[in-house]
Amino acid sequence: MLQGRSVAASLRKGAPVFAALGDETRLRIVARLSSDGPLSIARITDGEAVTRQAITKHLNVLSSAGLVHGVRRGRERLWELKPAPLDDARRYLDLVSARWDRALARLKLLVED
Amino acid sequence: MLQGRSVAASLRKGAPVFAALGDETRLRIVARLSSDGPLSIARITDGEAVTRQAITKHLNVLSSAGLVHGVRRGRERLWELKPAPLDDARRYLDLVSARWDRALARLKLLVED
DNA sequence: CGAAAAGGCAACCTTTTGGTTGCGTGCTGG
DNA sequence: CCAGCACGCAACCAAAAGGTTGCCTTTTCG
Repeated sequence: MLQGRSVAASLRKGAPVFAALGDETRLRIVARLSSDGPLSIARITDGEAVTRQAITKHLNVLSSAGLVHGVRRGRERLWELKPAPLDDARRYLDLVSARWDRALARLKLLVED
Repeated sequence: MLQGRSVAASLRKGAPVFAALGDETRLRIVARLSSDGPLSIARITDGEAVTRQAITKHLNVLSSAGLVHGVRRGRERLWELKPAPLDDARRYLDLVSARWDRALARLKLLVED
């Protein structure tokens, strides 16, 4: 089971992933990539209110968090999701909410004597 | 199935939650609250490197995201997790990674002719 | 070939964020 | 009852984040 060191590891690895997801525009990009597959910067940009350069920055943030990766193809660059870190984030949330559920259960037991 | 409007709603509701989790200190606070139950600000502070006021700010951020809520008890204030938004975040990740898995599957099918 | 499409790079600006220090207030326990 | 603990409020600060504009390079295609 996940205990001790691995929780600490989850924390350091998890924070950048959550931070990357903590922006509406980036969350929307992730959603579009997840439903429409690999997209070029230009295609991601139209549909958004901000500049292409802003989108590029967001993609770089997502990339640094390991959530996404882009590959040059001719004159354009296609970006696609990398699913692994998403799973990590989900696992972290599972871990926390499981522990919280147990804590609640203990508390309930205590209160009910 | 989750489609259209509900995805958009997930995005607007999800971003603040992820943003709140996107900080190592706050993630650590959430972890401690999930394993140790309700804690006072003072108790949260020792074990962390920063000031009590910094911790207070972090708690307010977590509170604004609906992740946590504090209740005054005598001269101290106890903070505890509110599990619901965590579930929302987890559901969002489930949604995205499920869609991504399907997209990958479609792509694979296409490539393998 | 040459215009237009796609994008990289860099400078710059404003707002937010994470943190601090200083001081005031309320509760409590010996 | 009063010393001290736990906390709130406010001002302030440096760095990071989100965004823009301007310009240059590479690639495509009629």
